[in-house]
Amino acid sequence: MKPRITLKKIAKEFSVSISTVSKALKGSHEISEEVRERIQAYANFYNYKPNNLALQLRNQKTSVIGVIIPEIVHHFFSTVIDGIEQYANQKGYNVMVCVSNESYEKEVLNFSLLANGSVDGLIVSVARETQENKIYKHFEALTKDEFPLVLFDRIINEIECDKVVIDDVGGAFKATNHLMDVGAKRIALITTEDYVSVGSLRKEGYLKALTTRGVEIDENLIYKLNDKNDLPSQIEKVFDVPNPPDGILAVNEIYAANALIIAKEKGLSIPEDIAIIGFTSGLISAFTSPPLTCVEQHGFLMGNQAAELLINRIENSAPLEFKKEVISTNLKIRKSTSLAGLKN
Amino acid sequence: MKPRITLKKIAKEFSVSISTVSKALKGSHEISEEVRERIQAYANFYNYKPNNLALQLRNQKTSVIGVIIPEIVHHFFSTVIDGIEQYANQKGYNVMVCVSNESYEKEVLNFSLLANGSVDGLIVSVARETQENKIYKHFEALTKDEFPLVLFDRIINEIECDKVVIDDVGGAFKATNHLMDVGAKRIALITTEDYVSVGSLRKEGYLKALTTRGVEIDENLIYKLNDKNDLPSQIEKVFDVPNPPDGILAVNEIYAANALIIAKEKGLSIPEDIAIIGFTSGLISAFTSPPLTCVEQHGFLMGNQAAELLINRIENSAPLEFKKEVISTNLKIRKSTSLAGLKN
DNA sequence: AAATGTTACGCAAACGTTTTCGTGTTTATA
DNA sequence: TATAAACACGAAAACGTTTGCGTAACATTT
Repeated sequence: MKPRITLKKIAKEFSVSISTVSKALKGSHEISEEVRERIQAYANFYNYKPNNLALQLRNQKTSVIGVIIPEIVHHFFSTVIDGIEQYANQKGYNVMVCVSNESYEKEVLNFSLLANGSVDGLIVSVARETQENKIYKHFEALTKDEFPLVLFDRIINEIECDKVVIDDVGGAFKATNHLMDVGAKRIALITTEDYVSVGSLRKEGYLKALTTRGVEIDENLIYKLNDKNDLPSQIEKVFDVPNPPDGILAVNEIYAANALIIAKEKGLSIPEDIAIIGFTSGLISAFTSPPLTCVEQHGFLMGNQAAELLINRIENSAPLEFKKEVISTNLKIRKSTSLAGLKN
Repeated sequence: MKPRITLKKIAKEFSVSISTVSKALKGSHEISEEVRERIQAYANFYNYKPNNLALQLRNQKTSVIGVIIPEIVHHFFSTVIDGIEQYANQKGYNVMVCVSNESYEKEVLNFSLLANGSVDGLIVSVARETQENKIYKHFEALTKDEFPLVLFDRIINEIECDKVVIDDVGGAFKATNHLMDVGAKRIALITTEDYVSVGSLRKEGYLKALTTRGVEIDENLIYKLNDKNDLPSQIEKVFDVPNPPDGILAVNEIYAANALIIAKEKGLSIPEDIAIIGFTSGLISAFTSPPLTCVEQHGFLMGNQAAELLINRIENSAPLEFKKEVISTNLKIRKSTSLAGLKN
């Protein structure tokens, strides 16, 4: 790559000082019209653009927001990024995305990479491994220095910073109620291990809905899946029991769609024999047969809010109170729970 | 945010020079053991980390790769990013992702933002609007200075740089042949406008397969969809004709899945009445009913290759020949084209 | 005692930019 | 004609880091 043109080189070319060139290019009236125009023409011809690194160093401001997410091949997270991008761009910021791959080590690495001058602030969704081992030193190092930080979706209660979450409890509550409304008596929950914060919150909503209506909790109806193993074989167990469920709430789209397919393979009709709802953010639910009712998560809005919180914090020198925004969910009702088709 | 600790501040604290501090922290033997250890302890206590911007400016190297894609909420593109990330990280690089949103203007903006010192090289998939208006000045400005650049998927032939593409022609060729193999006589192509490079390449493969087998081309079977309008109503036209097709090749997953659903609504059986194949990268195809046969695109591999080409170019001072890597596709055969179900 | 070597540090340049302040020259005013 | 104002530009610091070179003070060798 050819060396880029700099103020210094232009200055040498015209035998003037660097400051003269800088001022000339900014159209300063301190510089005579003749010199100004000659310098501008020259710079323009050689396509001069100020070096960003130098500017950022001088201004002590990068106008870049760092985002660290567990995965990028994930409809929900990419939707959130989209929301962040949109708000950030409009405010003159750019976005730098790094992936932790659910790994604690890589998360820490990304922290040290981004939080050392490269970005003005950080938006993070915590890696699974970090949630599991509960080591939060890298977060504490940031909050200690009041580094602008926003946590979203997978958050850590112990860390003091701005947060934005979806109403997981409420979403699961609504969904479970809806299943009962369409007649389901035995509702299975297909969820993740408890250390995944959203998983346990959704379980909470599920339990709350049941107890509110006086339905007794059956621990055997709660299935905790492990993403490292084969999903279908884990989900089959939901059906291969003496008294199988007539309703399913799955904490994500993949679980729900797999459950739907397996149920059909087992000869069950949906929603006649069993109604299914999944939390979602993707496109799968609309294309299954029947299409899946789902809890919509509004990732874009979440990204928007996270970016807004972060930029407010970056730009306000006076310390603000830490906010926790809760994004409410809504039920998108499709045929997998349609009332008309109920058997009982 | 509290001001970060710097070499200068540590130097003042110990009444030594900045260089002494720098050397002490690097464990240099030029510095006496006592001073070295005291400085290290102090720096460690205050969690000193060198400022990245300063390092990047000094070293004239950021170890960051910029990626500009048309959309991020898109399974294919996020898979490619994943592939880029994986290779780049392993080589000590980080990835900065920007989205052009299919807009020429935003693409140019991202260029000037990233290619001015912020990154060591750029991996780009061209925005639709840029492909449409064919204004490539921002690309030319880079290649003129031999700035490391890799184009992927949506490429520009006129621009001299490394490229990596899917074998779009071959994929469509295979898919069309497969449709004919399972007995389809009238195969419709659901594609995009011609200016989308992958769209026209896939069309080329489709045409080639037909002519190779001596099937006459029927232009009425080629449907060019516009993403800005309602998809279902555009796709319905495929079926609402006197002599509807018995096979469909769609250039992406969404088109294919919509076609499948609409076909079923029209009372057609799949694959008995009509066989369907889509190009894909996402998860939808596996969850439709019946599941869709598709042309797999290997986005991860594509990202890997793109990153490899770019990093080679960044690290080799001697100019290399421009390479064009072609990633071959393969057909994932599912029930939407199963041979057993053929009517004729 | 003189020459040489070693230790332990500081200086200053370099990366590229912006901006404040200073200054020499010209022009306008009294 | 002296003085003030206007003009056109340069010097230098600042952002934070690294590193080659210079050099005092002390130690070792002949």
